[in-house]
Amino acid sequence: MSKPPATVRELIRENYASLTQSERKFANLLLENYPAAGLASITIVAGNAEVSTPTVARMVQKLGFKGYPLFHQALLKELEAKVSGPTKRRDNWASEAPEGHLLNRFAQAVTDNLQQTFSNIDSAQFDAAVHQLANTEGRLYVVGGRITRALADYAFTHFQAIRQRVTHMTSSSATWPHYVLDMVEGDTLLMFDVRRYETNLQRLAELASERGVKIVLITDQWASPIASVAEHTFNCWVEIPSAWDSNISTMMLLEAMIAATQEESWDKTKDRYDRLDELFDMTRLFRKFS
Amino acid sequence: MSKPPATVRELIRENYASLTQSERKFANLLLENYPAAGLASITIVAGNAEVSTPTVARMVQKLGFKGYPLFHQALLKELEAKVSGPTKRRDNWASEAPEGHLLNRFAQAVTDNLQQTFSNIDSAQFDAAVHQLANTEGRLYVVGGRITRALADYAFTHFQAIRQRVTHMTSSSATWPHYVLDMVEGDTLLMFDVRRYETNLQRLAELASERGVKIVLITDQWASPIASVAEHTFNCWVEIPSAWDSNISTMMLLEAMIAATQEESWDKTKDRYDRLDELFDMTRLFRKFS
DNA sequence: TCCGGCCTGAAAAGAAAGTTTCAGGAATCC
DNA sequence: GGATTCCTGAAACTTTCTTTTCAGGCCGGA
Repeated sequence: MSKPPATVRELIRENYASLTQSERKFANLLLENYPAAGLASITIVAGNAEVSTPTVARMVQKLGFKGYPLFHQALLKELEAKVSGPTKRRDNWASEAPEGHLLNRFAQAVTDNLQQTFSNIDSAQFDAAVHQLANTEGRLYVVGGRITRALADYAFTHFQAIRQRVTHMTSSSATWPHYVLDMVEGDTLLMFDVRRYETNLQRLAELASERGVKIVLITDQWASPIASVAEHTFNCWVEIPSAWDSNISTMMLLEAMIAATQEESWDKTKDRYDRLDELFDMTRLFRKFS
Repeated sequence: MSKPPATVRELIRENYASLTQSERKFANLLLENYPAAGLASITIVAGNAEVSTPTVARMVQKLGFKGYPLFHQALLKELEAKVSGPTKRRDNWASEAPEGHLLNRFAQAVTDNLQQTFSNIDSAQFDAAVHQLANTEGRLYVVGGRITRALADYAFTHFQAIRQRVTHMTSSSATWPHYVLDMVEGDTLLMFDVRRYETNLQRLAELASERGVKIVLITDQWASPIASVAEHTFNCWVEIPSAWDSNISTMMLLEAMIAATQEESWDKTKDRYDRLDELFDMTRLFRKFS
């Protein structure tokens, strides 16, 4: 035997001689418009080729399929394979680590998460959110939950470097009302909320929203309830082999936003950045490396 | 409104908030395995997601399709378009974002960084460092620099959950002498230091080292000078298209360490974790999701 | 021209697929 | 803690698809 797994296309060529006239009519149409012309129901497909359904059914059996549904599935599989095909890189990352080593399992999970997260970002929405974050007319507030507090902190540190009027709302929710008091329309609130979603964050979001503050929400794949009042919501995939959730993709999204914000307003930013550098140098707390 | 022709993926994202729990179960499966998970019959598709057919039918209608068959066709069209489309797009990632969009450049850089970082981890050293971090005989101190403070904070939050005797040394270096005073042999110091390396972090490392404290250092690819006194050093690749350095791979390494630490002492950890959960529940500040 | 074999598609029968209804049950709200 | 709302899937029902049957018709050969 020569060909264990044949494509439908090959099957048709092989059996073309044994096909009748109207069967060929369909076969030709399929080959010309492959595989789209074979993906609908047998009725429709037959209609398009202007033959009857029994004709198609018979032909499909000649090709070796037990029924039209199986033929249909075969076409689908081919199509799928084409799409996911060469992209399916499973490079073994942590090179020398043993197969089942946590490092490798972890690498796999993280890669998947990043990929998922990336493919679920709507770039238009991303751009819009960045535009909002770059708007220095209003003040930018940053806040996170129990775990994401660290991310909020990270965001604050960077945003503070590239724009003015940034406030980090501390994790102690007792102080939040003071901040809310000062919020006005045109301000922006960057929130982090991953499961287990925190009710006081939600209340904060509602209050801010009522005051006309635009909320940019970074949450997990299951979406915090805050999404309902947020202007822009982004979902990050967070599952890893552990009892808690990963924030790598969250961090990635955040960094992407910071980078984009900086790019959007680089003319203004650059100067600010340079001056900041000088200041840090002057304090002699930091040593330049290269 | 803004988007006349949406992909199914976008539709799901837009309507995610209005989906019920089991509808989301299916939605998630579809997003994770897109679009293959939506190409079979409603019965099969529902079975795979372990929900009932009505659930899928309802969801599909929420997305705006008049019936499952239409939804099915929409997915097919997308798949076809992808295959025949403009010269097979670059590695799926930020799927619909334009070629030169920052998101795509960013994704590329991050992937490279992670790959580099991973392949440069010596798994034996990793295991050794983890063992050190899991050692509850001594105290675990965590400290970071100007930017990495957030990472140190993140590390602290997690380590605190899985072991006792953890201290976060605040970023104000004025307070560090007090901590050093209490350090004894057998203690561990987890440090983050990326460029531009900070001299007071280095001095801290030296002092701690003299007192017999084992230092686990997480630094960048150029290595902080602290490496010379550290017991275990790990390098993370940090370059991205921006004026500053990325900490995604740093975060990744950190999370891997936390996960490994937890795994190493899961019997002790588990109980602590559960009790912590209960406590958070009791404060009523958090709401459980599923 | 007539005969016999073979295609072909209309239509019925059969099999899935998809939709709707509805009651039990979980979650939530007061 | 009880009432209420909303979610969920079993099951009946409807629609659509697929297969099979079968009669009409085309074609080549005598």
